[in-house]
Amino acid sequence: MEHRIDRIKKQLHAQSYKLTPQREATVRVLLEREEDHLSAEDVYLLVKEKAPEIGLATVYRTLELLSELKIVDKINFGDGVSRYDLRKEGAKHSHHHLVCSECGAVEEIEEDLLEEVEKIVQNEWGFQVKDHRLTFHGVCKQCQAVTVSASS
Amino acid sequence: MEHRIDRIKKQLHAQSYKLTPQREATVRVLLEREEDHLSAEDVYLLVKEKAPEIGLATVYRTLELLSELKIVDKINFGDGVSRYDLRKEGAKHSHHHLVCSECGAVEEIEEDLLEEVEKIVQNEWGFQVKDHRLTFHGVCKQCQAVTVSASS
DNA sequence: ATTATATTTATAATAATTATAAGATAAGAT
DNA sequence: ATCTTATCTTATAATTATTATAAATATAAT
Repeated sequence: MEHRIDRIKKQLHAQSYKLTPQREATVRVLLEREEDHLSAEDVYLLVKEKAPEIGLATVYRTLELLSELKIVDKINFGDGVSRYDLRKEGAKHSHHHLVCSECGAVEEIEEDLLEEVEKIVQNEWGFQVKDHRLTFHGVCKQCQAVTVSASS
Repeated sequence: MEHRIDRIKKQLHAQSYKLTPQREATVRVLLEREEDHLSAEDVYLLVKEKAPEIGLATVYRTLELLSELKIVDKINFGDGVSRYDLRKEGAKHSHHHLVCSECGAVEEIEEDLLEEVEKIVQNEWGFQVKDHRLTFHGVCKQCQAVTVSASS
């Protein structure tokens, strides 16, 4: 974890941003909850446990900054809130998501499944792809199992 | 156009919803501006031209309803606003979008490019896909041309 | 240590969306 | 055609998410 904090510190410095304690606390929360998809409010509450004096606006600004630097992706699942998703080190693209409409769980797919599709978009539409957002909505494995056993 | 209004009327009635003049006016706006990706506010302003007494909350409620009935897709390009996108008649999936980060233009891809990817998700992740959201961010044909000529 | 710049805090403002209650209306039943 | 009733709309207010502002503070390089 210290390693990744250090890398992020360098990324900030490269653009002459500072790694303040507030920013560091925010990044630590994101690293600890890497699997989750926290809203700004969620992050704020968790950061407060480490640094109680932090303000919500600071969290927003920090997340915005991390988002500009492509350290996190700002994503949106259609509930009215933005969520923030840490990228894997060196990942070029936002990863894919599976949202279960039964239980609300969100799974991640790290693997890039869009390489072929992107080629088509580049060649047939002449659109130069820089990044993508892909979310599937449906029923997760667990909920399928529940439905089957409930109906039998 | 009358044909599609009629079909939508039937879809509403099937769930015992009424086609009020306000709802009809809203649907007409969506049909007329099928290529666009209007926000609730945009729709409101356009509907007001036909039905000046309509309230913004009614437009929101109507769009929400159309969204439940899968007549429109509520989409989100990461600016703080929800946008509403009419589905083609009988389309099973939300269509794909190309968002240009230079000029902000949004193109649509009607063709479903995700069939293969969905099979992989079903088989390898055991996730039963019902719908998807796919957006590419990048540079559109026009803006690529501009950049090239500007730099030469 | 000093300094210039970036940053945070606290507060207020804005923007998007949703809730509420009272009156109005669509559409099937009479 | 009128009646009836559940569905809708209006007008207004409330909520929620997010961003702006200005004064005070802290960072990191010299």
